[in-house]
This record gives sequence, structure tokens and C-alpha cells, in this order.
Amino acid sequence: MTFNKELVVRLLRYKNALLKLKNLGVLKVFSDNIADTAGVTASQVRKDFSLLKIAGNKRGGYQIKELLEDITDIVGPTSGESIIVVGCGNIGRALINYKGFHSETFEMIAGFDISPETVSGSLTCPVYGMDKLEEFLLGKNIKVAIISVPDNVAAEVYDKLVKLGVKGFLNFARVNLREIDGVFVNNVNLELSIENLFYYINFMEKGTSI
Amino acid sequence: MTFNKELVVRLLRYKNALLKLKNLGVLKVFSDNIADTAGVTASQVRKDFSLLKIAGNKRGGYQIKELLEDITDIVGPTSGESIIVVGCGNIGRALINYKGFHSETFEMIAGFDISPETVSGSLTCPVYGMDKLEEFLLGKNIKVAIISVPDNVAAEVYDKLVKLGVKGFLNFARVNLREIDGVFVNNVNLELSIENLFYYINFMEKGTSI
DNA sequence: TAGATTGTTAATCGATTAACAATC
DNA sequence: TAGATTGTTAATCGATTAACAATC
Repeated sequence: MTFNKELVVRLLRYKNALLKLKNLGVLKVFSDNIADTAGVTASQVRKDFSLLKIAGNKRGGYQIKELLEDITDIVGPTSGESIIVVGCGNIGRALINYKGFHSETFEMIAGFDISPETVSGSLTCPVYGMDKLEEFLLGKNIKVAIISVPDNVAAEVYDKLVKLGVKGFLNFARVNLREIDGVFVNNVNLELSIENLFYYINFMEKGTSI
Repeated sequence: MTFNKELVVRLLRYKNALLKLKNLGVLKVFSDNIADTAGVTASQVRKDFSLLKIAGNKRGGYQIKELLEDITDIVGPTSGESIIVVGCGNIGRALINYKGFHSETFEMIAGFDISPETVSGSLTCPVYGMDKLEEFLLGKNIKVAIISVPDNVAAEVYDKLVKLGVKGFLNFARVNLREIDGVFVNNVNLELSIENLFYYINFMEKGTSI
């Protein structure tokens, strides 16, 4: 079977949707429930499960517990992982305290900054100097890091982290970090995202037909 | 009218590619050149231009200057726009002060929060109560808003903003805001982005595929 | 059983690519 | 002209959706 990025994204959506339902006390779901919660069609949910050989019960739907286990088996377990954030400016500090980054699957454990003594506010994890990065990472098997340093040093920081064995990056700097072999980069370009919205809106308002 | 997000994204890629070529002193390009620079196929470039009624010269290619004007005409100029952020928690406050949101093309002009008096820190724009939202937006033609409220009220806030005429959204809440006709939503699901990275890393290490 | 939902196949939709006539 | 490139149509590809038989 070919590797389908969109399918992976949907699978994680299902997982999150199921966790939410589970937290509400729901034990059993139908494809329709998952579809609604994840924002796709019921057909697609069943089709995806079919491709992945995930079986439910005809008429009985799916047991959330089993379904979550099946999905977790496929995407691989991600629990007890740790992440760090490099660059503790406005965004970096907000990310440190971001609730979603202190979850079952992964935990934000440290921030790094060029001048940690100036990083203000009460934070949910310690902030160290950039010079402590190597020492900190050694033996810790940190797979994922967030880059929220100024644009002009992002590439340099990226290279350093790759050398130290980090495999996945969430990049907030407005530069395109090139994915190299075995390394994955998700670029979060907030400025571009906003600009794109303006373009979509303008494009639509002009009524340019396609 | 159909609206194709991917097409707009490609259009912006062409624009960037053309600007790069222009800066190199290139005056005339063929669909092949654009394709190479933008990372798509020549067929697609010509097909896109055909759909957008952008004409070149048979055998003569495209004049970069004219082409850039045509594309800019289509996506529309974006300058002097204003945006707001609704929800001034960690993320919201960081976004208010985010330098990229005080640019030539658009400016962050206000934040809104359910309890504005508790929003701390020195911010680069004022923060108002949610009850001031309607009054503030009336007559201001704010096209884009950032949603960074708690997950459980995101949908409600979204509906309200849509009713008040906002057309584009950058959504940081971990809920799927459905795009309705004429409204665009860019979901920034940070948690999912990180989980995705772990999956890709697991995938690579295990060599499994789906 | 009667009713409801899965699982899969077929139909549909849309986007990309290929091909090539038009034409400069 | 001869050659090269556009512009458009047709073919292909893949993903999504619809339909419904299987079945609990």
C-alpha cells in the first residue's frame, strides 16, 4: 500500500475525536459519530478503516477502546515522549505553557534561549541557555523540537539540533527549513497563513471563475 | 463557483518563483521555467494559466513583468488590512505582540477576551471585552480574525464572527471549524502537528507503511 | 424477525498529466 | 519556412462518495 499523508492526518483526527468521545463516557461509536466529530464523511471513515483492516461490528458499531488500540497500533505508540522549545520569545513562552503540549502522548520539558535570564513570566518548565542544549539532549532521546528563534538564526539552530539527533521539527520561523533524509519539518508560517486568507477572500470576492 | 485553494497556493508559488527570476534579471519565461522554479509540471502551469485566462505568446513564452501584473490582479493587493484576535490567553497574547502581525500588508489592531481586565503583560494593541465585539467590528470591514479561545467556545465565537462579516479565520482551538460558503478557515492544530511528526518518525524507524 | 450499521464495490468527482493542433 | 511553445482537449489517475448486500 502506498503511503498517504492525508490518510495519516485523518487517522490522527479519528484518534483525537475518539479520545474526546471516550472522555465523555462514550463506549461505542458508529462511523457517523466519528465522521461528525472528525469533520469527514461516514463513508470515508468506513473506507479508511477498511483499507487499514480495522473491523467493527455490523449493526454494533465500534468499541472505542478497541478502536483506539487498533489506531494506536498503526500510527505507532507515542506516549511518554518529550519535546523542547528553542527560542523563548512571545511565541516560545506561550508554547511552553500551552496545555496541548502537556498531554498523555508528549510533554514539553524544557525551553532554551540565548539569554534565559531575561525570559519572564511563570512557565511550566525550566528555561536554559543555548549553551546547555547539547548537554541536556545527550542520552535523553528527544525526537521532536519546536523552533521559535528569530528568522535569521533558525537555519543554524536547525542544523545544530539535527546534529544532536532531533528528528522532527515544528518551525515557527519564517524560513523554509529543508527536510533532509530521515528528518521531518512541519512549517507553521503564521504570517503566510494570514496572507493566504486575504488572498482567498480577494480571489473569491472578485468572482474569478475557475 | 468552485474555489480551489490549491490553485491559489500554486498561484502564490508562481508569483514567488517569478519574483526570484525577475530579481535575477530574467525578462521572459516559458512554462517549463516556471514549472521548474515552482516545483510543479509545465502542463499544470499552462493549465492553470488557461483557467485564469492568463495569456502568453505561442513560441514566445511569457513576459515576467506582465505575468506578475496578471497574477497580482487575480489574487488582489493586500495592504492596509486589519486583523483581530479573539481570546487572549497564552497564545492570543503572544500573537498580539508577534512582529509578523504588524507588517505592511496587515496590522493586528485589537484583542478581545471574556475578562479583559485580567489580561496581563504589556501588549502592542488594546484588549476589549467580548461584549464590545459587535460594536467594534461595525463599519470597520475586518476580514480576518484569529480564534484562540478555549476549545469549548470556539464554535460559538466562530459563528458570531461569521455573522459579523468576518471572512477568514486562523483557528488555534482544537476543534474543527467547518468552512461555510464564502468563509475560509486555516486550522493551526499544533498538537496534531507534533503528533504527526512522531508518526513520521515512528514510520521511518519501524519501516512500516499504511 | 425487523431494523440498523458495517464493509466493500461501483460510481462519481476532480485534479493532474499527456498529447497535439494551433500558431507565432 | 521550420521549429518551438502555447492553449486546450482528452486520457489518466486517485481519492471521495454513494449504494447496497451482508449480517448482526
